[in-house]
Amino acid sequence: MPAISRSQPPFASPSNQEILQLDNQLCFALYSASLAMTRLYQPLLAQLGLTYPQYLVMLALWEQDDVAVSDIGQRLGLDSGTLTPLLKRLAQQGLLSRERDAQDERRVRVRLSVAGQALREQAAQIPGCILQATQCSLSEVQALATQVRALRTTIQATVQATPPHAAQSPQDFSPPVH
Amino acid sequence: MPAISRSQPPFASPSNQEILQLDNQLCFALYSASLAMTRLYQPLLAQLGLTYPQYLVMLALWEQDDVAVSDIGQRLGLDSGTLTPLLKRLAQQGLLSRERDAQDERRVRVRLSVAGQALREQAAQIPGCILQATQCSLSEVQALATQVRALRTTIQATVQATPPHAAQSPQDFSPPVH
DNA sequence: AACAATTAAGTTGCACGCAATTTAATTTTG
DNA sequence: CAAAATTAAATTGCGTGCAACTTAATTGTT
Repeated sequence: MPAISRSQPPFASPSNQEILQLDNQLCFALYSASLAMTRLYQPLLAQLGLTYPQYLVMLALWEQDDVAVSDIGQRLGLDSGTLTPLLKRLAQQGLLSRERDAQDERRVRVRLSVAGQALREQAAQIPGCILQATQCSLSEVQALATQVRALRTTIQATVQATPPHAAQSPQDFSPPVH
Repeated sequence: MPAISRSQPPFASPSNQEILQLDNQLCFALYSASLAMTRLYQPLLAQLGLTYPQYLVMLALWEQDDVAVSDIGQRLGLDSGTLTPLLKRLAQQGLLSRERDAQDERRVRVRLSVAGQALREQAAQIPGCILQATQCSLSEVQALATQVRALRTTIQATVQATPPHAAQSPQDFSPPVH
């Protein structure tokens, strides 16, 4: 060991102290921002009788109606364990119908009711309210959304490549070798 | 109404179509990115016997030990309804102790056990693994985290200003008048 | 000192997320 | 064509988040 050692390299790498600090974690920034968003939407969505995840499902259906449960799952990144009971609640409220696909009896087709379609008009007010609360311009918000989406895409690729049971060494998130 | 009207202003404002599209929602970007992050952490944390929210609590405690439940709640933005059972599970695993504060019997002081402190060494591996999965440089990740934190702070101010029951007009997220 | 207001945790109930499993239908393969 | 593999939903169980409420302790008012 040299008698004189620099504890910091020229471009300081994070110390052991810093590396686990809560406010240095991108994951926590996303986690707490997402929860804060949910709390922000909550009073607006309560007027429509929707929870936040239900609102996301409705957004997906307003964009493309008459789809299978798995299509919604693909779009939102959720599985049937989450969606089946959620869709049952929306059906109970009369916003949509769930019916087995005649072509493929494994599938359940989800279709908006008239009431479900009509709810779109009221929901159209919401994005403006939310934008106002961010104190940001539309372009700022869109730029941030683009970055966050890109991150999600990258992360999802890694998660797909390392499914829970197929993990030889769960530490290892190095890029897959082809 | 003028005989000739431009449907698009010079800087196009979003159409009714666009405004509710799932992929234009910052909230959904944050929501799905946060869930994807959780799935990314999950196999790493399973080795430590922790869930993702439990990991966040441990991060907070590694930074500042011997705090009240409400201090952790403040730090993470969670309430006692979430934290009390979570902390009981961590206590059951022997990672921390929960004890009434002698000075103020309303408070419960949370203190890491030796095992809880020791777990920090293993956790120190995790941020590196995650960074790798993002395919980003440290500075890119930090820049994004800074933006997302700033957004959360702004949103939280609005949510605080409009608590669920004190809402006169829940639509209205205009800045408070002083 | 006495009483009201506030604060800190805990509890209950409900709605997610998701792993793990089950059931049923379809596709693939020998 | 029949068995095996795959796929789509549903189900079960557990751990969050959080609103609403309860309990107990402290603080503040008069």
